[in-house]
Amino acid sequence: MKEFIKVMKALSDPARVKILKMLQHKTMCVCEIQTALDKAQSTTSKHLKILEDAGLIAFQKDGLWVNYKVSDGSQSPFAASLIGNMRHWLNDDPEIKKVAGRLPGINRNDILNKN
Amino acid sequence: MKEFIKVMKALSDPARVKILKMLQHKTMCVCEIQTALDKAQSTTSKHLKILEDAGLIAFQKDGLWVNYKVSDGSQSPFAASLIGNMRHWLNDDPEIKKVAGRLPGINRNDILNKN
DNA sequence: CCAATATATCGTTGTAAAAGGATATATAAA
DNA sequence: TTTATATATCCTTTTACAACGATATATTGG
Repeated sequence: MKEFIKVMKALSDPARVKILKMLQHKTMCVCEIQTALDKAQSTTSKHLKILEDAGLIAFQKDGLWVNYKVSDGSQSPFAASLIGNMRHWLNDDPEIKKVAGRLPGINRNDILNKN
Repeated sequence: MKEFIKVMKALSDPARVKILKMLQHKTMCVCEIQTALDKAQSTTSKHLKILEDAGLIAFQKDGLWVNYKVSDGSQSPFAASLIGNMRHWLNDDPEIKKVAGRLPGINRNDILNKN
């Protein structure tokens, strides 16, 4: 039950739903996700932890960067099923389209150069 | 997005998950659900409203009683999909088995006679 | 070692959500 | 019309969660 609740709670917040949908387009580092969401870095990091804890996403460290991607679903059958559904769900949602539209213009090097 | 979040939030609480699973066994009135959950009547009623609002359950009035049942899913494709998954999810969960085990011994007339 | 930088964690604040008691509503029976 | 009863709503309290700034951690480059 606890595992199931964790997955549902993880997908009960619009920011986290957006993160999962974005990662289904491409692997992203924290600063890219933060830029796309337009939230504070600490907020972004916490959302990522909640999604990872639920078995919905995974990460791989690469030097200073932490690259997040969609999980393979092996940690939780509930997560696996929801991940599958999310691929076709909400593709026409205005909020999702808005954030997805930003993706092509976002990459870690541009974010670097701007500061 | 809002509709999706509503469904996820509705299934983010153990009591509500139990309610949906119970209703997949049989139609129940509020007092039966309340007895099975061992929660206050007002609490039970509020949970039912949240589930109904998400399109996961529906009700039918019959005199003083209000009979709740699983929704046909027509209000929300997200709800429809989750309802389908819930039929095979959590059947082996201890909390679900405990509450499901009580079902045969619960009916509105016994609840009446006990008071 | 020191400086810079990407990310994680901590502490705080405001808001939402869960709980139950008390009350309101609606229907049935007398 | 009065009484009883099943359910919904209101009110209040406690707990959980989202947000952000500040700080800590870890890695890279000088």
